[in-house]
Amino acid sequence: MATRTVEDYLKTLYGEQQRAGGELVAMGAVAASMNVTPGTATAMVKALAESGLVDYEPRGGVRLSAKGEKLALHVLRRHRLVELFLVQVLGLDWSEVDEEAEELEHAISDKVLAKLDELLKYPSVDPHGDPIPSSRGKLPSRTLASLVDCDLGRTVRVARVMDQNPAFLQFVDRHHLKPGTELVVRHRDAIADAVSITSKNHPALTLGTSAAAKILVEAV
Amino acid sequence: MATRTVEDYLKTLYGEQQRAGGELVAMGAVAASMNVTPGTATAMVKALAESGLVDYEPRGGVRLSAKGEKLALHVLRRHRLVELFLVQVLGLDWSEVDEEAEELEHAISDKVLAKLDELLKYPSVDPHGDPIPSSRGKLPSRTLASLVDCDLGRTVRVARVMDQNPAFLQFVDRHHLKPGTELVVRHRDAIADAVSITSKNHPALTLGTSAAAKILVEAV
DNA sequence: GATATATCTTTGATCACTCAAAATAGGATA
DNA sequence: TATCCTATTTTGAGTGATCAAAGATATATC
Repeated sequence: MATRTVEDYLKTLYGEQQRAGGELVAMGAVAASMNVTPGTATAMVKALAESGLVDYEPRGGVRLSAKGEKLALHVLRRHRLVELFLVQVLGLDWSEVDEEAEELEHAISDKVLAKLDELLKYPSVDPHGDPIPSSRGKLPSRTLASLVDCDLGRTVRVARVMDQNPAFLQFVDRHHLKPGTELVVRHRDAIADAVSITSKNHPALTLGTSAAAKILVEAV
Repeated sequence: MATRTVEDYLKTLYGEQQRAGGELVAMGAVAASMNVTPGTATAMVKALAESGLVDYEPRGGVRLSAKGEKLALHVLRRHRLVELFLVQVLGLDWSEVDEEAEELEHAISDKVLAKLDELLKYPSVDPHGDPIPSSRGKLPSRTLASLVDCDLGRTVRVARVMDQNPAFLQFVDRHHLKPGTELVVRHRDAIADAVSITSKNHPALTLGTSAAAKILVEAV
């Protein structure tokens, strides 16, 4: 069985790999993301390669093998189902569940996971709109625009928030931008680095581009 | 923060200490209970003593300190609340939850624990009738008789089952002896090493003494 | 092309936990 | 009292994960 640390590396690697868009993930990125020194990352990645979970090219970078990706998706499934459970059943705030799930994702057996899935009625996304991999390791993928690249003046619905930082999530909540909310992007100003939006029942709001880029939306 | 292993030793020590009735717990018992070699047990217990979690007398034995007992009870609380949750909310069978809780007890934060407690309506016992320590570390204690020492011919109610072995728990379930069931001990036969019981709606049943001793009952 | 810089790998060490096997202490037995 | 047996402790070693710091390698800059 994969150790807790191994599961964490694989999950992180999966995330970095998305960000890297098919390219090899640099060791520096792994080290930074795992909060370890570069030497530690190199050592661990070599061990993962030894177990056939990743392909590693010295001084090139690392990429998940099919086997590693499968395991990563399984961890991700546990993480996201747990998050949804914590919000929907236990009533925790969505800003705190990522941290909690970080622990629980390693302690949940397949049996408990299946029961959780059943209790939650086989959901496809977690409270942040992140897709939940199926038990067979398939990740339902939607193509979503963000507030910085969706159409202006058209009503869209928030579908996903790409940042687990509690402060950011609380901000999103406070300004009624949680997944499910409908809104319209009124205009963008490249010079001011800002995006202005409006929605029913709530005051207009202007966000900086980097924050706006984390709010993904779908057509309604 | 106490490591996972430390939590397991403390929990085990708490159990052995009950069994030992106030006496020092022998290192052999610790090793056997933790499934490690005697040398490992000695090394760990010395480390626990170093952290002030136990009092250790070389070649004498070990006992939890106040600090150690408090932590042990906190682990026990997590374990038992999780067990109840798994049975009542997720619908797992009572014979399999001990094993599951063994993992989860180390992954549950105080925040989640409090929510769990609330969801379960502040229960005082787990599915096996084991008392759940309060958040302040108080263990509600009842004095219970067992099927081998309760009154004959009087109706009693099953209150606790003192064995987490899945096969035993399934047996108990199959013969309708779960906590809450009412029954009458008809007679005991020291020579045959047997205890015979009857209950409403179910056939009479005879148990060996060692099995009967694990079923604790209270007056109704 | 030579050098500087950022990134990566290696090396040597440590920590927590574990085992196997040798050494030791105490109580029981003769 | 001397010996034996059993429980316990010690010793030496290994694993998984980590760090600090030294060494190596590309890549960018001049």
